[in-house]
Amino acid sequence: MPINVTITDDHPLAVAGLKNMLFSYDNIEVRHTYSNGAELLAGLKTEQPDVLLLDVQLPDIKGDELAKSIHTKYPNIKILAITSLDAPIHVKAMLRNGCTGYLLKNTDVQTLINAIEEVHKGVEYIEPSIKEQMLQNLLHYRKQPSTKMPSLTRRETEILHLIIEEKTNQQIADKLFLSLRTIENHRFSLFQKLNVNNTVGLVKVAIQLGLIQ
Amino acid sequence: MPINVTITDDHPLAVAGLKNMLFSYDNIEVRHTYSNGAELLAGLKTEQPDVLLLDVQLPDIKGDELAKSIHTKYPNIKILAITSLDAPIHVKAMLRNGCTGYLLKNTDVQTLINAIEEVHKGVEYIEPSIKEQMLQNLLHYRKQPSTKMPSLTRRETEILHLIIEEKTNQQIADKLFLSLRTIENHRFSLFQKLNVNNTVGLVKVAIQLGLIQ
DNA sequence: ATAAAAATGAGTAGTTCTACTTAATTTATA
DNA sequence: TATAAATTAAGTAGAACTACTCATTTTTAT
Repeated sequence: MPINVTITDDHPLAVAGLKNMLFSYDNIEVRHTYSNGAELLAGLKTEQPDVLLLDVQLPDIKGDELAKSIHTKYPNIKILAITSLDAPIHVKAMLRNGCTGYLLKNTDVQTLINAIEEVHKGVEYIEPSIKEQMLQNLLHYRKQPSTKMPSLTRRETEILHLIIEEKTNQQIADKLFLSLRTIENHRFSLFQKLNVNNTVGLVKVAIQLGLIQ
Repeated sequence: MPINVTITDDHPLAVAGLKNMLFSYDNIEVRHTYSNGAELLAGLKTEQPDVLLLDVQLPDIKGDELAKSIHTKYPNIKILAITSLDAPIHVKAMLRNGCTGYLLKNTDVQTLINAIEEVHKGVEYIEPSIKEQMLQNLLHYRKQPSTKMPSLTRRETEILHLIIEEKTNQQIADKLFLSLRTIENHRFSLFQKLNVNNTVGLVKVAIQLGLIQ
């Protein structure tokens, strides 16, 4: 029995391309194609595929929301996200929302077939080039060139660490045996040095500095 | 001319182990060993190695600080961090501070030799098992089991996004044409649902949800 | 030894956030 | 079409943060 596949993509060319790539493989059968989220949801009511090739950027419903609701309603459908987006945030968001795989649109036939088969078996499949890029991002990503990132003093670094531990200024002051005003001042100069205007910005810079996560 | 290597580790056993592993290789020569940061810094004043095997956890100076100051003072020394810590945060912190490689202490001889030679050439070397684990963490890390992660409503998700864009409640209210109090209430229920007690916690959860970074 | 940088902290004052409770109105969903 | 869930929003009040400026004391580096 071939793997029953449904394709959902708002670009007719992409649908045609995918369908064509899969046409000559007997063990994969593309039974339905849809061009937006609403159509897909309607179609799923009558027939559910084994594997759903789902474009992350559909016109009506956001990819992650769609994946989530499908995964909730039809947990047996394996969702293979297929997209031109390669940013880690999207990969993460899709995986969290029930996708089993993540492919790029410009993938080759063999990778596509392979991914469908793996995902059908329930094995996570993420395109290797995406994995490699995520790792590079993770290791080397910086908001600004490192030369522009102002260096923090020991105390500032220490206080920044405590801030991202969700401690209040008062708690930090108590812990370091310093005045509340001192901490407030350090926090303020952190804002200035790092060019942010509230603690949220501070946490985000801390991520980039590798202090967190 | 063999690669001149210096080892710094506070565990005599670790030093002995590393030295022993490298002993039979003619193209690597361990000339000095130190057991803490101060000793190392003193020793570097008289002789600088090609490659420094640096334990991340020394008793006196934190690994990242030490790496940074050595990399600044002696940019020609290639630093190979060697540690039992495998958390991504440490890998990132060390790389940012001038390390060229990252190895685990329980590494095998061939990997160690290989890493030293690569790093000596200026090529970044990160133990493959660490890379794989970082990727898994990146993709699947959750503070709590996913079943326990409460699902946010559409509005809550939207407001969380705006919060991590460093917007104040008032700015969010203006943007969504809602009352300030409404935003405050949503923010508060985000705290409760996500079990945090301030905005910093919110940003950190947002990271885990894949909304940021 | 001395200049520069870092650390400490007060003054002043406004803004923003946090911690709940209660409740009316929509919107989804069984 | 009930019932639940979501959205909206007010009340009350206190805690925490933000935005500066200025000044003293330590450290650090030359």
